[in-house]
Amino acid sequence: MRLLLVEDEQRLVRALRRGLTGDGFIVESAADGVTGLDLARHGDFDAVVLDVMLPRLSGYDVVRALRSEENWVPVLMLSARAGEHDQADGLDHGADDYLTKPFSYVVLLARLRALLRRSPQARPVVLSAGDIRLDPGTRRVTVDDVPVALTPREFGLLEYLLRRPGRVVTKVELLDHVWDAAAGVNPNAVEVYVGYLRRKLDRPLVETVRGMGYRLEP
Amino acid sequence: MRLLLVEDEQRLVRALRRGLTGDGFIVESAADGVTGLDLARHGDFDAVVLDVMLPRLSGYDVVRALRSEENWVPVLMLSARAGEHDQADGLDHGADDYLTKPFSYVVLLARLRALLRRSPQARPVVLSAGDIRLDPGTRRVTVDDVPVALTPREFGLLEYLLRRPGRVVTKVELLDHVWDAAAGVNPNAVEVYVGYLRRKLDRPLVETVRGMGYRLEP
DNA sequence: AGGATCGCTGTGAGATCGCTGAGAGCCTGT
DNA sequence: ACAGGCTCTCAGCGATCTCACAGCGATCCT
Repeated sequence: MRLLLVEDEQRLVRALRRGLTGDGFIVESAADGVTGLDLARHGDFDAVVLDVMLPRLSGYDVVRALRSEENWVPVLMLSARAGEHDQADGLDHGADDYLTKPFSYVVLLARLRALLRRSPQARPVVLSAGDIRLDPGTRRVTVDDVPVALTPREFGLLEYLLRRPGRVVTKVELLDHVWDAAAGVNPNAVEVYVGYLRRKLDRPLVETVRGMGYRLEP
Repeated sequence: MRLLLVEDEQRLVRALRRGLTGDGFIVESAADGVTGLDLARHGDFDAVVLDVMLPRLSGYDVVRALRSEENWVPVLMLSARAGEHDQADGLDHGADDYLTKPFSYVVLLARLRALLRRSPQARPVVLSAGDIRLDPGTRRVTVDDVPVALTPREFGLLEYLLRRPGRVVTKVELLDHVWDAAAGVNPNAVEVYVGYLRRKLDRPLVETVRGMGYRLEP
């Protein structure tokens, strides 16, 4: 599990990093709010442990910025302020949990686990046309609810077509987006793979537009 | 928002009911664990505030019973026990938050709001697939209730896959979240560890998706 | 009608991918 | 210092996938 630790007190960072790494977490850290926010935005973390009092940008601001960008990564705030309103403020800014320093490592760990339990796994939309269904997340394709095994290239081709239903797609466009554009592949390869797809799907789904390319019936 | 309050101290019940009702909650209450569990099962609540020390059935038992029935209603536990292990225990039994008495009403309210905000779908405390079970709290894994010894890396890999059942997980993603991405590990290491897991679990659980990565059968 | 173009498909060679056994390096505890 | 466990690399193998090629039929144009 990738964890981001935003905290400026270096001794605490070292101690937590040691403990959390030992408990199986990959720990990255930032020592100020701006760097922390930047990392949280692009770092693909499973959770963030965030100090409130930070140089450059406070923990409150970091979590509020994240939430305003629809980033729902679980956030656990840390603070030396024990006041009840500080705690309520932190939570109301969008944090999911709040711990007051000094805290026990065991409690931090248990609270992190509770947060990770609730982490949502939003599924990408399932693409479909007729009775063909393609799920980019599970990488599964079914025809009339019967699973069909596709090779990576076949899958990529079908996915590309499914994302542009009804539109005519040229072979060059397919070579660019499904194949490696730079690889200099013979356009006939597209024809070959359309043939594979037609056979596997067993449906008149991919229509040939002579002289132009292919079109998938919506 | 419908709220269930399970608490045997009647003065506290009255005070909380008054406050929460004023803040827009519909409050039902129960004075012992058995009644509380029964109400939580059938009452369709948005959240449950649950005391630990209750007549007839403890709060720990109530939350564990709910979770074992796949009831993921958000639970906030209250307890007079301030020990760090009490708190960790409560959370690891499946509670989502834990407050120690005496607590501030403002904090309770903020934590309730944070709880209601969080993703509605939680996952069980113990991750499982087929007859494989993995407990992140105790870091133990069983196959058909027989304990299996996993190394830390094997454990991390299995945990990550179990948290994304059915999803295709690429080797790069695994290197990022289970290994330390910065360490520059050869992707073949993932293949090696998948091999170890398959051998130790002795189940066709982790499926290879050629060209993409791996998928764990739910 | 006849030629030219286009797309389809069977064949097969080469490339790619994933799995595995062996073993080196490292750390930990004795 | 030594043994044992863990992590990871490496190289070889087998299976699968990709793609070029060439022949054929369909379609289009004049």
